[in-house]
Amino acid sequence: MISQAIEDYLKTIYKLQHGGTENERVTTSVIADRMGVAAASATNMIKKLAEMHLLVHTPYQGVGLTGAGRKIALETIRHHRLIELYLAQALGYPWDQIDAEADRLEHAISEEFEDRIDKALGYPTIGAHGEPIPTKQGKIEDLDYPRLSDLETGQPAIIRRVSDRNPEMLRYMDQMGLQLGTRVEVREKAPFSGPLQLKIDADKEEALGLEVAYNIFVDLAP
Amino acid sequence: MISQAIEDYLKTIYKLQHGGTENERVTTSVIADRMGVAAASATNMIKKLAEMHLLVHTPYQGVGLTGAGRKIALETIRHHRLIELYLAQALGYPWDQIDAEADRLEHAISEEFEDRIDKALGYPTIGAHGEPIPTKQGKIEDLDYPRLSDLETGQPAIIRRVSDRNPEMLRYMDQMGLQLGTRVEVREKAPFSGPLQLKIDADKEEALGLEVAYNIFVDLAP
DNA sequence: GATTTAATTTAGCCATGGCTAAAATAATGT
DNA sequence: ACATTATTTTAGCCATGGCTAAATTAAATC
Ligand SMILES: [Mn+2]
Ligand SMILES: [Mn+2]
Ligand SMILES: [Mn+2]
Ligand SMILES: [Mn+2]
Repeated sequence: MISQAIEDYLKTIYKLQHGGTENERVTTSVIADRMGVAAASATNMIKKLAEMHLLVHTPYQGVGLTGAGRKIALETIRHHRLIELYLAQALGYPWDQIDAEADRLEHAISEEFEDRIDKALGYPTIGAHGEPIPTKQGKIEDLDYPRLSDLETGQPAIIRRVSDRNPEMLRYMDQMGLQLGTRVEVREKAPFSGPLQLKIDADKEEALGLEVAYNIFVDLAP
Repeated sequence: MISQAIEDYLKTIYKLQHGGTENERVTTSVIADRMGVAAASATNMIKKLAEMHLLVHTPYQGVGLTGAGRKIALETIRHHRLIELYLAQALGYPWDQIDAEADRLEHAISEEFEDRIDKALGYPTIGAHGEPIPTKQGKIEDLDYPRLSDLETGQPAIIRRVSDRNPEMLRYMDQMGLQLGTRVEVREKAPFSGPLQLKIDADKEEALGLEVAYNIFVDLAP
């Protein structure tokens, strides 16, 4: 009934509704783009999901998940994030490889499997890239941290979340010593969208491009 | 290219070629039956697999895997058995629940995942139900143990493999204290395909139906 | 050897989830 | 206000992997 494709669409739509800036419409083309399919394919699936009452579609305007749709999205996201954390912690995967593996496994595991890895991990609430893990009941914390690229110079901060979209970028962060919990401070911002001079962990200082800083989210440190 | 359905068919055909008595033909209806699909559906897939040179089909006679087909079958079986063992050993699954979970996961894991659980398990060669685990190169030991139902009375033996086809039967075996490594001896065989009186582990004696005994494979003990 | 039965294949259908090309609609610029 | 552009939808196609019903072929029985 609920196929892998449906789960992936609902997950993507949920993340588009919440991840982005508020009040941005989740349109056919945005969904198609994120899913890596043609716009017509997205239209088809949106129509089908609307018929299943998993979302509401206002033609030419965009979509919004219903309670039922959000439930499935959050369940899929929970699977994804628990699996990612399990791969990292129990099997020693590097953090740039877990997303791709979890994208397939999230559809294949049972509730039993979910419960067992949840227990093995000690009922975690934060995933391997710092995202909140939805509960089994479908609740999710909304942590929204400022981006490192928006941080004021001289303000110490701690890395709390990173985007997992680009594995190469994750590998680069690793190489720079940027992980969850790492203490950072912007020393200087180069003009014309230039790189920022970043103090990392009190011992080194490196230049970091804005695009990378845009994908790192921080907590202001005292 | 190689879909989940193809992997499942090839796996099933491999097991039919080897599991059963030698010289039994692997026919359309046998495949359809094991796969739980209509005979016409099996015909379709067989035709397709023959075009892909994964098997040879003699119309109305049956099929035989090619080298390429056997390779994929063994890779799928390797995934299945490593996953089963991992579920049992690392996540504490009971042995009656691992087959169903592995039947889905076997198609979703990467080579990386395979290698990591292989390592975590200490490069095992025998699966959770006693089956040999094919190597990454596609070699497999052919262990064929006699069935407990064929064992002579008075001959002590050790359980080495069980069929994993029926979860309920596995639960029943567990309840009876019948596991891999358990020492058993047939004391008496009731006539007319009746139950056998079985000594289990030197401390108890129970009546065991022939169907269950048929699904237990043993090694003769000294 | 002819006939009945069983197995297999063919024909034609369906659902899913992709695609491209064309048409319709909304948004934008002059 | 109207023309241009961008987005969205529709129409029609394809591959995959199911299904049932009918036709064909092989096997078994008389
Ligand atoms: Mn992820
Ligand atoms: Mn996915
Ligand atoms: Mn199994
Ligand atoms: Mn399977």
